[in-house]
Amino acid sequence: MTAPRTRLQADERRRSIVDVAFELLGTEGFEGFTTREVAARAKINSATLHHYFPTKEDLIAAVGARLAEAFATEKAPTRAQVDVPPAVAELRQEFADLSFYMRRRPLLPALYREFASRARRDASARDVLEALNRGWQEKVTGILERGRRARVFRNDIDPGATAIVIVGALWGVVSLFDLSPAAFSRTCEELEKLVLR
Amino acid sequence: MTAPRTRLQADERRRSIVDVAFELLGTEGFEGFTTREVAARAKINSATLHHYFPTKEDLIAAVGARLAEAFATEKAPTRAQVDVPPAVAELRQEFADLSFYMRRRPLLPALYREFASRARRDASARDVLEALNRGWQEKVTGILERGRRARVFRNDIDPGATAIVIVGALWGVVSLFDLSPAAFSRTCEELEKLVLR
Amino acid sequence: MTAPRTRLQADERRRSIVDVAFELLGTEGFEGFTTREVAARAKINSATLHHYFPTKEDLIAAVGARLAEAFATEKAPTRAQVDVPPAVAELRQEFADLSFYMRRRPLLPALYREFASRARRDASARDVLEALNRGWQEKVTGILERGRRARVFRNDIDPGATAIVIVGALWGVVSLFDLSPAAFSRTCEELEKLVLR
Amino acid sequence: MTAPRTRLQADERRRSIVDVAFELLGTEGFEGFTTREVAARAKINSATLHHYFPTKEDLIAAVGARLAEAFATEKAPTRAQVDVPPAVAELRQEFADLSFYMRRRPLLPALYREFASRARRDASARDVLEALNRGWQEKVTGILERGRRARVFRNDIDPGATAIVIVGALWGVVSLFDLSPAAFSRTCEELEKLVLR
DNA sequence: AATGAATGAGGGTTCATTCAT
DNA sequence: TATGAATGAACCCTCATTCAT
Repeated sequence: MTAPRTRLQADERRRSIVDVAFELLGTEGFEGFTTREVAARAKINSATLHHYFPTKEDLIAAVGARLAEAFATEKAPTRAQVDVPPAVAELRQEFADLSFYMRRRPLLPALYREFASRARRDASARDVLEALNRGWQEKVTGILERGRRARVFRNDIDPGATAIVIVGALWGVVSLFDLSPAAFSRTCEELEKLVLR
Repeated sequence: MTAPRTRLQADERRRSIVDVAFELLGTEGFEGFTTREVAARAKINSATLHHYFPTKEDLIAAVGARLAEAFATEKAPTRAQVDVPPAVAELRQEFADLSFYMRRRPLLPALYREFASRARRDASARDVLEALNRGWQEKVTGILERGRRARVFRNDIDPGATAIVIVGALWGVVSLFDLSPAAFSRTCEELEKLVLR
Repeated sequence: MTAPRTRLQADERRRSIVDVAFELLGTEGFEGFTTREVAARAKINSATLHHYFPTKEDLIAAVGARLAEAFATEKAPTRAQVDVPPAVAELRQEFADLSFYMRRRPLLPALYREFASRARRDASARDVLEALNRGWQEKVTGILERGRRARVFRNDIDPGATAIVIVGALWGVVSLFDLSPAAFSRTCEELEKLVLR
Repeated sequence: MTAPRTRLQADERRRSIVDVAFELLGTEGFEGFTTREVAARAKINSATLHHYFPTKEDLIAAVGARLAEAFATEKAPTRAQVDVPPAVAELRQEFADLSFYMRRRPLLPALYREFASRARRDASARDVLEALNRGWQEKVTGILERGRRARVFRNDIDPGATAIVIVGALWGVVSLFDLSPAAFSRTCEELEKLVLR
């Protein structure tokens, strides 16, 4: 509207608010997530927050978008895997990412869980969640298809169904159990058996 | 004056309150779970509710206990499975139970999810959840061990780790995807491949 | 109504309730004085309490009566005072009583204070207080008159007005200051000067 | 919607809230002192009150501060006293002030009484009360010392102890008896005898 | 753009009291 | 006599949101 510089400042402000909201929602869940607390932690007036995000729902939607962004950009550091077919490497990277989230970015699974819980009641949360799910599932499906084509994976797997199993298992394990890295590794090895020839 | 004083046996009244709370917490989550609404739906005064459950936490704990009870007693109707080894039948019963919950008793997975979300912040929710998790995992581990001993399942599976995969996968699938019965069946078939020789 | 034995038991029960109420009102004041807490400490049901004292006011009135009784019966142990005229001995006994209440029965001044505070708003508390005040004042007036007649006290004092000063001073000191026994003694000595020739 | 939003300067609003609270606490005591009633009398929403005084304790503390201020600033109109030594005039002013409070500003003694009652249980009330007590006692001690030095008061009085007697007596009289102005005057005359040569 | 003031609608909890047994 | 069940009214406090400046 006004000068581009102002525009940018506004974006920065928005971003910093979402940062705070992201953290708060991840740690406190929807139960303890209040606009007042977000404003307080962002060191702004509560009315200012509503200036940027007219309703609480708007802020939640922004956190959802940020969550998708975070899952898309934050990945476990890629380790060169020698003598391993590309599809297997990709699958292992998938496992490594989950392990990375669990240990280094626990906010991401926590938020995932919160949105999954809310999705039943809130259409916008459902949208966020479905986009994430679909993206993840399609990615794994792709890996499985390529691996099968390259004759690295078993021929009799149904890539779509198996992707659901793998994604579901990864998520279920993260969601339900508090596994040590070693135990998580063992779990991933079992999953690998599902697809390897 | 407004509502005629209904005088019930204490146990009946407690039970009916927990019924209502169970339903409300399952549909609305902790976000929309208020003692006032529970009282209103149970058609009692809000003070009467506090007569039975002095604090909200007490009521939540009672819902948690009821959830454990529900998972223990509500099962998919057992279908006679001809020509199928016992371990496989047990495993399939496990799948059938999940399918049953998804379609007939969606409140149970929903509550599971709510407690899982709260477990990070609330010790008593954590207790409820851990008991459920452990029970489920041990049951599946038992099935896998028996199946391996009976040479129905592969010899190289690690029952503990595989149980985690199966439980995790079942939960993850229920938790993340809104699968049709057919799609869920296909998922279960893939899981079976994991253990069958 | 029924057998005298039952009657007696009922009186005992009433007495034990008042005991508890006396203590609670003295320590918590009217602010924290609830029938529930009285019932709980008396280890009876809250409805039972209302059976004996239909309203909270009734219970408070009973505490007031007990307070008057306590002031009438509980006194500092009398010490033989040699070579001291009777009027002076009586006055000193008055001082000793106050000192006794402060140190051994702090509940009594505390309750006095509570009723004094409530008297402005509650007629029955006012009655309790006025009876106490009048009794105290008249007693001191009597002492002063006897002392003057015996030519032990100054002739120019106005017994009624001086009694008010003495009673007021004793009460004010107890009420406002947290004096040591020694400091209280010094205060009493000053008061004596007011009347001694 | 109901009440037109009156927008005031923060200080004005705070002051008017404390005014109302001062009056209510003085007339109703801590028993009948509710934030809702304060808000209602101040014609503001109950939430607005909490905007200015986050907790009830905060409001009570503000009333305490106001009480101290009132005792410091509100005095009986000074009457020129001819042919009277300064110390005696000061002492009489002290009496006149009390008489003034009793008749014109009964809220002040009432609040004093309330805080005195609460002081036993609440540290912040204790602070308020102790500051008032100390101030009053020191003032009277000063008067007595000056009067003694000026050989207007008896030489054998202990200024500290006598100040306690005088302050105690004044307070006790105000606190316990509902004296007519004439009776109060007589009482003060007796007190004067205590110190005059 | 930013904020302090203001509020309606609740939220969990407590209280004195009533009533049927 | 004694009590558990039940309640209306109230209490302190919080929340998301609006509005004037």
